[in-house]
Amino acid sequence: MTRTASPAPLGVDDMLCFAAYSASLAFNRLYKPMLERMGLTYPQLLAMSLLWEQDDRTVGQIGERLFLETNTVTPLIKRLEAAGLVTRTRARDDERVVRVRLTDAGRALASEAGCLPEAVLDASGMTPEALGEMTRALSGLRDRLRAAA
Amino acid sequence: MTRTASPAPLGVDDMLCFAAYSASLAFNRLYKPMLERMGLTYPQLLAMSLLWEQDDRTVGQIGERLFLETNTVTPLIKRLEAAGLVTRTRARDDERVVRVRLTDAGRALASEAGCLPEAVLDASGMTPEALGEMTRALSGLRDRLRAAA
DNA sequence: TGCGATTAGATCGCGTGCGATTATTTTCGT
DNA sequence: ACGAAAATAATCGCACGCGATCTAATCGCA
Repeated sequence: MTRTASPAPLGVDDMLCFAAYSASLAFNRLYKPMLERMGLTYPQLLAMSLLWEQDDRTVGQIGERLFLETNTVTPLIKRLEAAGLVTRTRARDDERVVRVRLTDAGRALASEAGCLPEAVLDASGMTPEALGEMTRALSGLRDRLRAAA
Repeated sequence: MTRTASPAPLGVDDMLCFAAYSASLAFNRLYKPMLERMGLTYPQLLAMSLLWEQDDRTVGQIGERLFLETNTVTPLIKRLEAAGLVTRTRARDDERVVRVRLTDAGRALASEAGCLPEAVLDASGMTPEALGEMTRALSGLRDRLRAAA
C-alpha cells in the first residue's frame, strides 16, 4: 500500500469533472451534423433556445442564464446578428442595455431544433424519465459548485 | 395548448446537454484558484493526471484517453513542455511518434492536486459514493453518445 | 524492391470562454 | 445639482476544441 501525506490525485476516469467535461464534448459531437444544417454552433443554439423560450432579452440576461460572461456573449450575439437570426438594439430607456430580438428567420429555425432531443433519446438509450432525472441531478450539482466558487 | 408539427424545442434548463455543459464550466470555475496556483489550465491538468497515472505516453494516446484530437493535444503538450513539466521526444523506433514524459517538476506537481477532489467533495455536499455513482452514470452516457455519433 | 496507402503529428483558421481593461450610461449620496 | 460609484457592453489577449489540410515516416503488397 502507498503512504500518502497528501491524498493521491485521482485517475481521470474517477474524476466527476472529467465525466462532465467529456460528456459535454460528446454532446457537441453528436449535435454537430444537425447544428451544421442549422448553421449554428452549440453555444449559439443555447442562445437561440433562450430566445425561443422568450424573445427580447438583454445581453446580460442571456449571459446570466447560460452562465457566461458578457465578453463571451457579445461576439456570439453579433455573429447571430450577422447570420440574420437576431437584431441588436440599444434600449431607449437605458442606453447601456442592448436588447436582442429574433428575426423571422430566427423564429423559423426553432422548427428544426426538435431533432436534437430525439437524437439524445436515441443515442443515450435512456428513458425520458431517466434523462430528466440526470438533468436535475447535474443541474443541482452545477448550482452547488457555483455557490461554493 | 400549442399545436406542434415538429416537437417543440426544449427549454435550456430541460436539456441534459446544457446541464453537462454548464456543470463543466462550473467545475472550471471551482478549480480556477487551485489551478492558478499550480500554473495549469484545466485541460492541462487532465493531461498531467494521465501522466501521473502512468508516465511516458504518446500524443495520440493522450488524445484518445481525453477524447481530444491531436490538433488540440499537440499545442497543449508544447505548453506543458515550455513550462518545464514534461519532455517531448521522437521515438527512436518510430519517428512519427512523440513520447511525452514527466520531468521532476512535473512529477512533483502531483502532490498539489489532492486538493481538487476535496474541493469537489466539499462544494457538492455529496457523499463519495454518490459522486462515484454520478461519475459512472455520466461516463456511461458519454460512451453511448460517442458510440452513436 | 518500390510505390501507393496508412498512420502520427503538426499547422492554420474560426468560434468560444474568460481575465483584465475600457467606454458609456445611470444611479446615488450629499 | 454634481461628482463618485455602480452597472452594462464592448475590446483585447490567451488557451482551448475541432474541421481541414499538410508533412513525414511506416506499412503493405504486388
